[in-house]
Amino acid sequence: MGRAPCCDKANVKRGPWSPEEDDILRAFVEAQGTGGNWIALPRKAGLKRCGKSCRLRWLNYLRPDIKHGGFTEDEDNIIITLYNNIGSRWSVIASHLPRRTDNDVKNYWNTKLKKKLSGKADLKKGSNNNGNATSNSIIHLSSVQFPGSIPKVEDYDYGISAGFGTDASPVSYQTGVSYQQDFHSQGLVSNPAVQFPPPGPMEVSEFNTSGNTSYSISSSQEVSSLSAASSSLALDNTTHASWSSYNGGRVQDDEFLIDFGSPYELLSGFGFQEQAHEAGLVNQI
DNA sequence: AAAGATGCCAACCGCAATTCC
DNA sequence: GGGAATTGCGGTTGGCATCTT
Repeated sequence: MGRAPCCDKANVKRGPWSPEEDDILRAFVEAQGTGGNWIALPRKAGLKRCGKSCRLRWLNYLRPDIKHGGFTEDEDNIIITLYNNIGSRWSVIASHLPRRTDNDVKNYWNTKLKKKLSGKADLKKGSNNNGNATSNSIIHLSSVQFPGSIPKVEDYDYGISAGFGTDASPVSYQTGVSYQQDFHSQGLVSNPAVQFPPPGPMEVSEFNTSGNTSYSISSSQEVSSLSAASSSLALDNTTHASWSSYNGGRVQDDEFLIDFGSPYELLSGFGFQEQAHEAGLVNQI
């Protein structure tokens, strides 16, 4: 037997709220507060609504400090970065956007941002966040079948190294290897000056897969706050990759296409291959 | 002008977490 | 400690508005 419903559905009104109901709820909450009990509130206020419905209406619509619509570019960037880092934790994401509700952020993501991002995936050439083409942003890859599951990664001491395996071999990753943000069609770009994440303890917040064609790796020094550096690498539909980083109030996004040309260059493209060789991991790749 | 498709968003649903007794 | 009640959250849906054919 399941749990009892929160209210008698036969005797409560459902569907859109009328202005009169809004007035009653607003007046009651402003005068008396919720009393810490939403379930009892509609009865006290004289509303024929479920307590959950009242709570939702207040939190998402009637609260006086709510801003609807008109998301700014900065808000877009924050949502995208956080989504890449922590996934669909809308309440957490909304907490970084003053006066926004989780429902609003969720709706905005589902109706606008998701499409905006998938539109970018159709780009024929990579570009940086200024919209300029980046000549070294094509990554060659072929004969690679992404595995259906990736082991959960918890904590690392220094950076991460990750690769995408063939159908027959597992994804490999290891600790203690810094990697470079530079990528190049011809292989590893030797640029020790450009390393990300920066040296130092890092917490890997997410390492997840959605289906078997979309992967992301995120690392962050302080997952629940934007006060520190965070970054994420995402592969979308195996043809589009994006690198998103946030550091000191500045969001930077890079994106590029994957060209299925020759095997495993994705690794070298991210500066992984040589280090994997050195670490004796090449067979796993 | 009408019909169908698509976009948008408020609201609902069900489950997990938390609090209360 | 355990069960019930309540809250919080994310996924999904329903219906209206707008766009396209």
